[in-house]
Amino acid sequence: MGVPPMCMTETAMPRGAHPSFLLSSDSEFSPRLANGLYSRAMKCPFEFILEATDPGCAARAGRFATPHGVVETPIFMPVGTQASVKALSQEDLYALNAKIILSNAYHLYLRPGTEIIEEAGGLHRFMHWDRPILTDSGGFQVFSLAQMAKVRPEGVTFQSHIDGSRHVLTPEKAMDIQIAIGADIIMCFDECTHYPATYEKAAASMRQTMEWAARCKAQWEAREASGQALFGIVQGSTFQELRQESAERLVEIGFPGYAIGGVSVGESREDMRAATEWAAARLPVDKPRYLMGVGSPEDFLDGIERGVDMFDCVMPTRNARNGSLFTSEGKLNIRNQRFQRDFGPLDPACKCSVCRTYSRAYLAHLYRAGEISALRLNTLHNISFMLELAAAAREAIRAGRFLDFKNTFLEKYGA
RNA sequence: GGUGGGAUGCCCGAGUGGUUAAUGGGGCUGGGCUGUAAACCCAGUGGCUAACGCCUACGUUGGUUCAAAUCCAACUCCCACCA
Repeated sequence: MGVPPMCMTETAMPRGAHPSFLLSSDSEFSPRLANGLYSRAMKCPFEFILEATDPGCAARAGRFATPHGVVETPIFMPVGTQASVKALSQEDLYALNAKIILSNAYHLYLRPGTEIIEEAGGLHRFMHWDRPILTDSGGFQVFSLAQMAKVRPEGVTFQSHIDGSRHVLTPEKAMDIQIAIGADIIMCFDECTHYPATYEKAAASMRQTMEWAARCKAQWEAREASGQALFGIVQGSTFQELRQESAERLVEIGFPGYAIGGVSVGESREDMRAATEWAAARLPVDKPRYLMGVGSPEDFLDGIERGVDMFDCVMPTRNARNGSLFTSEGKLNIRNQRFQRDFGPLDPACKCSVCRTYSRAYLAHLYRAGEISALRLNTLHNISFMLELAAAAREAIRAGRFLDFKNTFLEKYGA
């Protein structure tokens, strides 16, 4: 029996149902672009297949297909806000075997502008990256650039952080921009609720995001953009009822995938885990879940344990540029004096090209000297670290021993 | 040889009588960074002390003054220009 096409199965499975019909033994997954099962086949190639669940926790492994290829989950997605993963080239990303990257509609809309990307033939061609891309809508910028934005039910009025010019971003416009950019996965325009928030504020913010989600879906359908999967975003801050309500309302609207937003904004690790759990429990098992902005290696594993499939975070890239590097034995800061005469590898347990080639002493020197190569080498390593961690997690889930794997990792990592 | 300018904490460099252990940079030491306005931000950086505090510091020596990095004199060294 074939896997039901995504377009026809947007309603959630009954809670508690075992997703056995979603388990596939096919080792080769095909997007089935033209197999007749799809009434709107060419517009609807996005498909998620759940392939394994861990017996000890909610962790799951699977894969999703997009117009630009297949991605195995759980996955870490490097962030390339301005159509560039900072310090790396796309050749570097291919060499790292990154499968999907993030970009940001708000930033690309302001610069270089949507028209230039369209003229280039879409973002993939513009940046020479032919694997999947996910774009964030600009919702996070409402949060991070709050002092330059005014939020109204209709949308958000922004002042550009680049030149101060005024712009209006609505759910409809956020869809139009992302559709024009041509990402494989596009995100609803949401409001990332500030932390801490009172119940009332969190509720109002979440409900506005839900109304916007319905408008995003309508615009996405009106534009017949289903070749690009649209993900809804759960909000609700640190409140169980709100997280649950948000997830349920999104499922009612129906999306090809669901994100959990409004986490990693200053709350405790406990609160982040709880918010993830509350939301994930109300999301359909046969759709991918994406925990936005997460995270550190330990938060990444926490999310996987709770049934999350996709993650993005600036931490590996930003920290790399600031000298903070992940290793199997914990984070280290290559600026520290003790590395100046340490001629061993950055992480003896790491197989990345940087660890195989350069010493800590050399990396420490490059960083102190302000050499641009320090940024690139550090970033290569940190991204490699996260991608390898994801690969190891997938393997552990398929072997049914995710919690063992996580505990072993954390014991050595020291988190 | 003459004239003028200058010597400040690891380095550069403010400060021209009194909250000055001494502004700012850099360097150095450490910390932070979670849908990227971030190759960024924060803190510390004379000695002793847990702290109150004490001591030592603005080329050297001496002087004026209640009080000197700041005023005066001599000396040492450096720089610029002129011979």
